[in-house]
Order: sequence, then structure tokens, then C-alpha cells
Amino acid sequence: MSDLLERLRGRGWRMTAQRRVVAEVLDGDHVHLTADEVHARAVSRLPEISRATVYNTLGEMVSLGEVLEVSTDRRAKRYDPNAHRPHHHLVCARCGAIRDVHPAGNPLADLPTDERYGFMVSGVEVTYRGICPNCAATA
Amino acid sequence: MSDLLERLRGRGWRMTAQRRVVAEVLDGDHVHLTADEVHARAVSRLPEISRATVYNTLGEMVSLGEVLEVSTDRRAKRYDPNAHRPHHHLVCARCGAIRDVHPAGNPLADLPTDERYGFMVSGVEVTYRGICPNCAATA
DNA sequence: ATCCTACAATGGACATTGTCCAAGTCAAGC
DNA sequence: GCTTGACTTGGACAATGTCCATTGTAGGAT
Repeated sequence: MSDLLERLRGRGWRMTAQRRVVAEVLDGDHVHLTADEVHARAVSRLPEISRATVYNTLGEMVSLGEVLEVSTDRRAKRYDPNAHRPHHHLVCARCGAIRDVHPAGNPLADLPTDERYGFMVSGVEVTYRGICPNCAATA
Repeated sequence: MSDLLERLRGRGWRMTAQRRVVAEVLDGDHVHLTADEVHARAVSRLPEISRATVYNTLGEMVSLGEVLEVSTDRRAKRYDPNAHRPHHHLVCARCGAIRDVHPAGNPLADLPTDERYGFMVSGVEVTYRGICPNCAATA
């Protein structure tokens, strides 16, 4: 079942049909869906759910730290239910396919103090870009 | 003068007043301007330049590899004339300020083969996030 | 110097993604 | 089964960017 749903319930979230559906959609596929893709899938289970609700719900799950927002391109944000395992992303420049990756090394440690300009550095995102096997074959 | 302009001319670019202005604006400040900021500054030198032209011109400079597109947030793309010195970015989560940084280490080498899923990996972007001294002071 | 022509610029419509808000609805506690 | 405050709705709006038909022009040819 939905671990995500359990975690959210455990935080005193008011449970509604809409929120349940959004959580189930996200947790169902471990792909990186856009908000509108989530909406489309949610609609097929709960036809009257609105776009605004999907956006709100995703935003709340992100605030709670249960879902990650991923922006690998300038199009839509994508939502990653895999928030509790730190990881980075590998993106196909042609088709946009995304894979979670776990590089060795610690990029945070690689930023020397004199390159921090007094910032309190709290996080780092790494996005690898390339061509996926599929697209390479169809080149 | 404008090195960027020289490089572009050297590639057989057809030179127009609009393109010259865009290149000069970009090369003038080494900040990371959005397309609309470039447009605003371009207008003050060449009042009739259109938004579409600025977008087109920036896009062409990116295609030629003379300018980098930077997407540190989901708002507007930013344009970085510093395309020939590889670097990454440090972004203030509060005010959006951006600094170029040069971390040690090689993230590309940190991605093991068995985490590449058959992709031809060609590049990597690293975005550090934190709070800049200014925003930390005004917390 | 003038003309030609392919390439560039224009501006306005359109597309995509996302946010906001006032009004209606409902989950959960009493 | 009420009540109430939180949730949902749908549509307007905003920001960024793209597209396209029309008009203009840089730069080579004559």
C-alpha cells in the first residue's frame, strides 16, 4: 500500500479523497511526474478533482518534506516520492527521461570556503545530462 | 570592447543593430540576466527592439556555445556570457542571488558506470543552495 | 552606388506552467 | 448529526516563452 499515505496521516493531515488520490498516484509509479501528469492520472480515479487542488496538495507534500520537487528542465517541475533517500538525477537531453543516480563523492565538501562568498551553504543538486540508450539507438 | 561580439562576428554572424546591442548588454555586466532583463537594458539603447528578437538572439548565442543558459530556479532562464570557463552556481534560496563557483573534484568521474544506465553522459550541472550574507543578516 | 535576396526583426497571438481568490463543500471532533 | 475551520473548486490572472506572417535590411553581386 501507500507508505506515503501512512506518513502523511501520521502527521495529522486531514484526509480527503483528493489528497488520497494524489498520494496514491505519486506513490504508485516511481517515475518523476509533472503536476499535470499527476492531475491527469488523478482525474481518471476521481473525475472532479481540480488542477488547483493537485498543485496545492503537491506543494504541501513538498513542504512536509515527504516529496521532492525536481527541476531538470525549464518545463514543468516534477515530483519525486523518493524524498527520504538522497540522490541526484541523470536526464536524457533528447527525450527527457530521468533516472535517479547515487554518485560517489560529496560535492558539498568540494566547495572550498573561499568559494562560498559568505553563504551558509545548505544543499546541492547535481544533474547529469546525456543521451539515453533508446535515443542513441534512434539517432 | 566586446569579446563576445568579436567571437560572434568571427563565426559569420550577420551583424545587426539588435544583435550588437544584445551582445553588448550581456558582455557588459557579468551578472546572470534573464531574457526580459536583457530586453529591458537593450530597449534603453535601442528603443524599438522587440522581445522576440532578444529571445531569438539569446537562443542563437546559446546554440553557438558562446553563452550559457542557467536555470537555477523555475522562473526565468538566465544567460551567462562566461561560457568558456566551466563553472557551477551558488544560489541564495531567499533572494535568488547567483555566484559562479569552481568546486574541486570532478562530478562526472563520480558517476560509476553501473549508475549510468547505458546513457552517454556528456555533462553535469551542480547547483549549490544556501543563504547569502545579506539575507542572513536580515533574517 | 544600387539592387537582390536570404536572413533577421517585428509584434501580437498563443501555449504552458503555475498562482490566487471567493464561494461552496466536507472531515473530524463534539 | 451539527459545527466549524480546513479543503476544494473553477476560473481569472500572471510570468515566461514560442510561433508566425509580415516587413525590413545586411552584405554580396553587378
